[in-house]
Amino acid sequence: MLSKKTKYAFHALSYLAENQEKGAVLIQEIAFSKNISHKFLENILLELKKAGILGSKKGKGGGYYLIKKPEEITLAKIIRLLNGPIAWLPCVSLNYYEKCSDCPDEATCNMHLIMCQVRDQTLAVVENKTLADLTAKNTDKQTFKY
Amino acid sequence: MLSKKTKYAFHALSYLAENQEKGAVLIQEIAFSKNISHKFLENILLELKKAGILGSKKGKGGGYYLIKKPEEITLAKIIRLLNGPIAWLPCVSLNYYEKCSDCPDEATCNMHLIMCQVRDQTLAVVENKTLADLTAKNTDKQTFKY
DNA sequence: CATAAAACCTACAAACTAAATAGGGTAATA
DNA sequence: TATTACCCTATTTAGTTTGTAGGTTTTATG
Repeated sequence: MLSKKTKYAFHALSYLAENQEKGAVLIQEIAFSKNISHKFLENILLELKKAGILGSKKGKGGGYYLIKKPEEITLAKIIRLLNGPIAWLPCVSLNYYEKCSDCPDEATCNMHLIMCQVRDQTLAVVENKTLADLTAKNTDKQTFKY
Repeated sequence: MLSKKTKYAFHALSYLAENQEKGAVLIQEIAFSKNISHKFLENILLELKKAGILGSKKGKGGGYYLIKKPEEITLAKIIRLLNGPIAWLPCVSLNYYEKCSDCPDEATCNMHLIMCQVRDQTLAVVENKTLADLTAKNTDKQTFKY
């Protein structure tokens, strides 16, 4: 299941995508609008900034804003950043790889093979869906990739 | 990520599948062979029994055994039982459905739609893979469904 | 320059979940 | 009838997620 943090990130990013013309938007405004704890959201936006997805401006009139087009921000990137690995096993993760302690040989491990398939099927969706797909008002605008 | 409980379940089931000719197998034997805490494994096997996957025999010479063919036990069933929902959002879960608190309307929610796709892609793998695929010694025996 | 407003940073507390342990109860069988 | 091993409940331990607190730095502006 996706964590609250991840869901909050999607909500916040959607808000920023839908209000790009405003320029910098206050944490406060997003938090109130999406019903998220101000301080908790602060941490999330900071992470998104460090990951190069958001920009920020300090001081009066400051706030956060997108520094990429919504079409360039994949769901996979957000999920990996805030939710952690997409794969079901560490030995199958592309971004958080770790050797499985209980598996002697990945090459011949049947579980490994199957979990690779699960990972690839999942990625086929989330690597090809972007923030733009989340904010599209009509299903017509959705880009079905498969 | 799959929980330890889930991985233990797969290990135990594999052991039982590979030792079907033995009849009832001691918890102790599985725990030792797969390096799992005896008591923890006891709980897991009990859950699998209640779910109709395992049978048991009490008293001397007792133990656990499969009551279905390995080909009839899907990975999806085991994962749902021990790991919980396969879906990434409660509003998209087939077996653990719950309305999302922050979503006003599933029918028009873009996230809902995308998460359905993720779920279906995942299920396409784990509903069609069984315990038999886990214990197959050669990759030749694997049944590739896509 | 002074001030207010806002992001930034560090640390911690509370709540929840997963993992493991303990100890006994109950049923079957040699 | 004693032994063996499943069955059940509760508790502890550890780890993660979620949320809170307070201070620091930057910047626009009067």
